[in-house]
Amino acid sequence: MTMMQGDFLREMSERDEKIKSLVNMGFSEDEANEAIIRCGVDADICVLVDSVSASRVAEDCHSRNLSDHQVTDRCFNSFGGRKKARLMEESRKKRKRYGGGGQGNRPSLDGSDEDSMPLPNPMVGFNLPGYSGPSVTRMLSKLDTGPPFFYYENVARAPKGEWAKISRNLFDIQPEFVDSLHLCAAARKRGYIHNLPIENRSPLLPLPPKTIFEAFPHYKKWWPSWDTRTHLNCLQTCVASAKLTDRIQRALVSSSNPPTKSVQKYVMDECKKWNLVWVGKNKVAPLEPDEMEYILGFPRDHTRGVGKTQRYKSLGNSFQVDTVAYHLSVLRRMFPNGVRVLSLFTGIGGGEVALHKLGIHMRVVVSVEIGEASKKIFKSWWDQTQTGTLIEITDVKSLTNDRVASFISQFGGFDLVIGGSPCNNLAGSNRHHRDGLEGKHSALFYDYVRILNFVKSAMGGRRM
DNA sequence: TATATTATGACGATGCGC
DNA sequence: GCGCATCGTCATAATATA
Repeated sequence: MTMMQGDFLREMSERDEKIKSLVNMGFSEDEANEAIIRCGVDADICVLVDSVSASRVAEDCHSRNLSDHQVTDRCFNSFGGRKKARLMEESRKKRKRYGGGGQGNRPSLDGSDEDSMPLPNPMVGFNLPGYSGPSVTRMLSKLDTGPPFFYYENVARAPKGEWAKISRNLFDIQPEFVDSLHLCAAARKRGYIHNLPIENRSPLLPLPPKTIFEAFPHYKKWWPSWDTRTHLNCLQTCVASAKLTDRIQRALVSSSNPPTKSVQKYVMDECKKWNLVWVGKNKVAPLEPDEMEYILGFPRDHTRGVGKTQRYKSLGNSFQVDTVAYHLSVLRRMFPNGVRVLSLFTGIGGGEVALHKLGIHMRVVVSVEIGEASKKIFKSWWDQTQTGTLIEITDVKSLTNDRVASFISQFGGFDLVIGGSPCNNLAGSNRHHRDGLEGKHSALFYDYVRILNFVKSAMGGRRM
């Protein structure tokens, strides 16, 4: 075999390998091929994913703009349009209830939302950092744009129809679905509804590590070739036990080298389910809290000072900072003197950390958070990094409209109302009470709506 | 020793993409 | 149909703290 033939074969197998990976990620073979042509066969898998996504975003532009025109229409007939949408929704539901046929999962063309709100694939939102090309544009009605600006977040994979409901309560604005996997080393599929401009966004620098190995190069040493993960799954609130590490180690030790297919499958299933990484010979373990902080974009030791369980829980519930910061980055130019923030369900302060990292001064933050551990974490971060005014409120129910009114007159209004309401009753991991938006915890969404609407009406369109 | 905190394992369904 | 991922909850045992 000649040298050239050898190179050729090596290149072919590398190409096949990468195509296979891309196909596994949900791209078509054609898309994978085109990306490799654009970027070269040596390009990192991550770069290839970006390339495919970018070309999809560009192609999507046309069709997406169609639906944006629906939104534009509401500039001229905002109220009537919404009412019509609601009526159509009702009649559609009735059709469904009484067994009428129908195409189902297609977004309708008249601006009304169907029950199902399809998630984009790839889940890249309106655009992502690193793309120079034209992206999605959207036009919001005058009534919907700030001030105040608002930013709402929750899990993308809520039960069917729940995002349509959320959208309906937030001025029918289309959610922006993003999987943070495109920005950092772990997946995080989330929907964001906001009235921020989407042009001229800029990412936080330095860009976060985009693969497991970029984030944790030292784990390469123990990573077996048959574990082909490049990204972690969603960081959740619970982590695997030390006993599981033991069980997996025993299974590996008693198998061959490399392990049998069935052992490999067992190990990989557990690794994916529990988000385990290779920390030693035959040894997998969950991420440490500080590693989760790193992936999620928080400063090191951000959650130090509370118990480990609480750290995992509050981190699992939090924003991915780079993702949120990318969306919020447009505020920097608009508010050179800083922002007044109403922060609902603050948690460990993902939104505030994002603003801080963007260099946006927080003149005021009125923060609502009920968790003792989260409050402690957030307060200690605030005290060591911020100079603005912080007002802490425990229960969102106690933040009555009257109190909001008095804050508005005290501070002259709010520039940003931000928050992700509880996902407990929406999240797929919840076996017991996945009751949707009306569930015990997730129903607090309606307090977000109440308070946002009150702020909007109290500020009455005037600049304050 | 009484109490508080932490660790562990059992517990499926949903909805998508293919 | 099949593979896959999923900001979780509960009861109980083990361990830490006073």
